[in-house]
Amino acid sequence: MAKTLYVGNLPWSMSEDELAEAFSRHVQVVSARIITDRETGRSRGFGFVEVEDQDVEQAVEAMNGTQLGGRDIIVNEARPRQSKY
DNA sequence: GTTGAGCGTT
Repeated sequence: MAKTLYVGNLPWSMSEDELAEAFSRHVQVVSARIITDRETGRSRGFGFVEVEDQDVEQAVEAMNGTQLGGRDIIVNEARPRQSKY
């Protein structure tokens, strides 16, 4: 099983690959996604990282408030996007 | 060539 992590305060030039690589140094990253603007396609400055349920705490403790791409990022467990059943 | 708190597309 995996849980989703909210990653905020990211630099505009941050990519999914860089985000996944930064997290994969500490925990196993299932998937990483940078939220881009639907109209312009530019980065919104935040994204989501999916990690194993057992590694959520480790990922937050290891990456939250740390410098990434020149900015101190915000890492927290993401809210449920939508329960579609 | 820009911006800066936030929670994502079927």
